[in-house]
Amino acid sequence: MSISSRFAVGIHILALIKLNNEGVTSSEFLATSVNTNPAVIRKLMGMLKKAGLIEVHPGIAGAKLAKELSCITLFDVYKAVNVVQEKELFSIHESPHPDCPVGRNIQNTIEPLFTAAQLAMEKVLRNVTLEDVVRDIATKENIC
Amino acid sequence: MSISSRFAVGIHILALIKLNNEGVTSSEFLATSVNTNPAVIRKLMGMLKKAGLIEVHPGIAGAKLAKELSCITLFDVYKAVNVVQEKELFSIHESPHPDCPVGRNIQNTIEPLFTAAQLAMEKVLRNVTLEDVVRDIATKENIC
DNA sequence: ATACATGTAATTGATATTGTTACAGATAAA
DNA sequence: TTTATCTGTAACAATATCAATTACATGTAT
Repeated sequence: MSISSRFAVGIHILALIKLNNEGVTSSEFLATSVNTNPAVIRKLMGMLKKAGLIEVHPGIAGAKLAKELSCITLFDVYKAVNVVQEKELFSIHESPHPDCPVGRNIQNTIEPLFTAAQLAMEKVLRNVTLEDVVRDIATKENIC
Repeated sequence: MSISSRFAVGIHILALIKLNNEGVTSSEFLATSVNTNPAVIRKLMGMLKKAGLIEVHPGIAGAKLAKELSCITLFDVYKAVNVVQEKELFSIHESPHPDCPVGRNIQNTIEPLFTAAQLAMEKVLRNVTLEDVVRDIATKENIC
């Protein structure tokens, strides 16, 4: 199991909109950099737009950031592209047998443990901004 | 996306072997409590056995714990049932375009961030033992 | 020998992912 | 107003994973 690459591609899109600030960041331009199909990018752009992270308009080429990158965390992107639902990183088997002490309690016992693990992961995502990501790319490129 | 319920079922199996200590914990007995097929349980028993968590023998009914439950963490089960590979909780798109500053750096920039998030989640799993799980079930049952 | 258990492979149905094609609708420019 | 270009979106296919199911080989005890 792996969390969908929509998350990584979403980060890619936002970073590239920023670094291509002067140019026009169309779905085709993004698709070339990501190495995928423009329609895939447009679907993701729709999700990022719905989450208030970018501005896109039908008929008008190019996406723009709707916020400062320092105000967008990886968690925001993760939620925007809908890769993992709340409390559902781990799945728990349904309908265990109620006549068994383990069967009738396992779900309630495990659920908070799984949720805690998921929240710990998400906390890390909350502590990284897209500005951090772009800065790292810039450093690797010796842009600054 | 969700992590396979093999993980939750693996925990269920270990807890039930413990609470059924006096009885014979066969794959059919476990399957009834989990509410699945005995062959599914046997596959999981094979994984738990391979990881050194339980003892099972062909032709001999019932599984036994190979370790104290206090020495088995949720992380041990998680690894045993093979639900998430190292550094692969999040997937990253392959072959982004090398002629783009973002394309040629995104993987190296993102990978350590994703790994850190995964490790934070796994750390929580390391800090819970199967003894904790069984104790919680026992408490809910007023067994002790 | 038999009865019964585990070990394991093959198959199926359901679901998610990613890519692809096609086209409607919006916009700008000629 | 016509044309070109872009976004928005739906439909579809290919692939992968999951979970259940069936079947059967193998091992053990009586």
